[in-house]
Amino acid sequence: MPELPEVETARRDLNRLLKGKRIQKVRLLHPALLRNATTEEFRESLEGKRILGTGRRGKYLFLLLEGGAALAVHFKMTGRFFLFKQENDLPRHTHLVMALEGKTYLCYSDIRKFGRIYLLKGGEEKEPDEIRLLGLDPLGEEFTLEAFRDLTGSGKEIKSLLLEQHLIAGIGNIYASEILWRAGIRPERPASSLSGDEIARLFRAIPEILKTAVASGGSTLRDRTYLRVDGTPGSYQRFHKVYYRTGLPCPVCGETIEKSLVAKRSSFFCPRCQK
DNA sequence: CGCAGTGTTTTTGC
DNA sequence: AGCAAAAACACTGC
Repeated sequence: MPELPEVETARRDLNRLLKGKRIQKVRLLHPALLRNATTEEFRESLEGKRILGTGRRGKYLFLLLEGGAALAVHFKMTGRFFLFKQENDLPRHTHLVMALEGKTYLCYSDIRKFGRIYLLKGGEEKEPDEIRLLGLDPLGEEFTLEAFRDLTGSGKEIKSLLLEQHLIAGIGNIYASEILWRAGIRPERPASSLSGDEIARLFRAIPEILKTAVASGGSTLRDRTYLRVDGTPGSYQRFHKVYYRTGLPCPVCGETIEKSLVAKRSSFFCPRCQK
């Protein structure tokens, strides 16, 4: 459940389902998930506290707690939250269980265990570097054409640049391909080679694609690792134009979609629409 | 110092 | 059987 649209969908789902609920008991089954605190400290900070709301920056999801502390979660490749109605017989790969009022259990599962959870104590406490150094959030008001243009001066391949979380926070491999298709730009183009018009098209394509994906609840791929909090799939995969569509026709021009490697990661593009 | 490239976490499914 | 998969950090060498 990794990219911005999936994290934002989880944030909205959890906000609706958890707001005002009190955490009664915490069970951390896989302590390595928690990166910056002891299991004891984590339990003591959470147990008895209400969840006041949720937040998001890039691909980080925040659960805001009564008293000023917060939980920051990064799902990496396969992390996700779901609600469960019983304490036992938890599904495989469940690594954290938070008992809420009303015999509801907020569970975190993560097949590959790449995900990370941080305890943010609030107040004067400094955020971990990986959160503090995040770049512009493409759905935030700080994401302006001027700010975006300032990031695009280097000779790096534009797709790699879109994936750099310390520049722009939230775009991952699926949406980078979709955004570049929408903007009509090849993924391997050096950022510094883009014209003013191309920069402007790319700037507009980023929130357009991401917002549409959020409205569809994110992308659930074949393996169904990403599911919403209630277990239902997202539907933006139906609207993918190039991602994982090698050999299929471009929906606009009919040309065959190609796959290439950019910085060792699969990239999908239309050789006719993207210059 | 920046940048590119490699290796690392781990499990699953094609 | 081998490899690739939504991520991103640590590390090397130039």
